[in-house]
Amino acid sequence: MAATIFAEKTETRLDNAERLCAAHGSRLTDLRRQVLGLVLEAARPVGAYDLLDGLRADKKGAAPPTVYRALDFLLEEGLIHKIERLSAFVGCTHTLDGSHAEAGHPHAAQFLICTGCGQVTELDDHGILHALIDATRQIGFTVHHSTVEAEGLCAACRDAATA
Amino acid sequence: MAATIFAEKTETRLDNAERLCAAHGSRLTDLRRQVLGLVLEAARPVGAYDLLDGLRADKKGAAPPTVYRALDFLLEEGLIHKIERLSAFVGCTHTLDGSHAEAGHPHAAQFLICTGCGQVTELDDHGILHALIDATRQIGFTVHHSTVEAEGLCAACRDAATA
DNA sequence: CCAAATATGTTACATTATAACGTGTCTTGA
DNA sequence: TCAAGACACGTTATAATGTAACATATTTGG
Ligand SMILES: [Zn+2]
Ligand SMILES: [Zn+2]
Ligand SMILES: [Zn+2]
Ligand SMILES: [Zn+2]
Repeated sequence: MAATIFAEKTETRLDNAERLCAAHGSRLTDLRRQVLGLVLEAARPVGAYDLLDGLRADKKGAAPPTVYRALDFLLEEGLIHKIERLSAFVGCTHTLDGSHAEAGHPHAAQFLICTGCGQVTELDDHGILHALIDATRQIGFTVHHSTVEAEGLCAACRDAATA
Repeated sequence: MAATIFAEKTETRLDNAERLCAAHGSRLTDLRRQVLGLVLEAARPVGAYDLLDGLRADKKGAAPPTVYRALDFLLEEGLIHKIERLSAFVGCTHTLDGSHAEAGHPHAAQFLICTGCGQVTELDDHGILHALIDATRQIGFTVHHSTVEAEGLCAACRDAATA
């Protein structure tokens, strides 16, 4: 127990996550809830070992498998995403805020990584997804999962750079 | 010296690569040529440490930085690509076979990873790229580099599965 | 040839991720 | 109620991937 209390907004999203899990028979345990909370509180993608450090504030002897297992669960549930180019994790904007229809399992998304400020924006753009599906279907390839990540500058950082 | 001799087709592609480098003032040294050869001979994406093992057939005491530096060079030249989801590398189909206009620097591409046979296909699909550019421009994000990787089944593996 | 730039060698280490096995906890049906 | 099984978590050890830092060698241009 003694789970850390997060900011109110985070707790609300955690409650949403808990409902989403319950809705299809999986459990957002205290541990998983805490790892998800740590991901959500971070303004930017968080590495597994940063999460481990965060966990250790509560649970002294926590080890890597603890956090990796929680992350695997959260990925399966579509509650977080892994940013491959950063080996780091972000909360899913779609499942946790609005009540997205596709919640409860991993979903296709696209990520914009700003190399200026480090922030990552999640897109759910049908155009990109369809272009990918179209291109692959032409050569008989069936897509099960897609990774789309763009690095560049967000609007704020670009303006700061040209000023 | 004593650089390994590769299959004739590979040597041809290596010669192409050497010309591409020379054309804009960089050098495909023996070491880089050998690493590129090892990548090209592999039917599938190769990890850095597999390449290191390959290198050691010639150069007994080779160490990780040797292969990572060669890989960095080859990536810069657009001669290979890194598949992020596999932490592995493939030769670029476009720059090494036909003489692609964009050769000599990294370029946007998309990769189809077959989870059945492990083979990776490189696409250079304008539709996907444009969909990405369009979606990002709408929110003021400027893309410098993109990673697009799809996992699924190639035509052959899908047919084998349904049979 | 000499100096600068480039490329490689070498040692040590950092970061990310998983295997394997033991322990607790919860459920559920006999 | 209570065993049996499933699930979650703890713990130890190690695998796999990637870099920092500094020394040496090779190439290039003057
Ligand atoms: Zn999402
Ligand atoms: Zn930014
Ligand atoms: Zn390419
Ligand atoms: Zn296949």
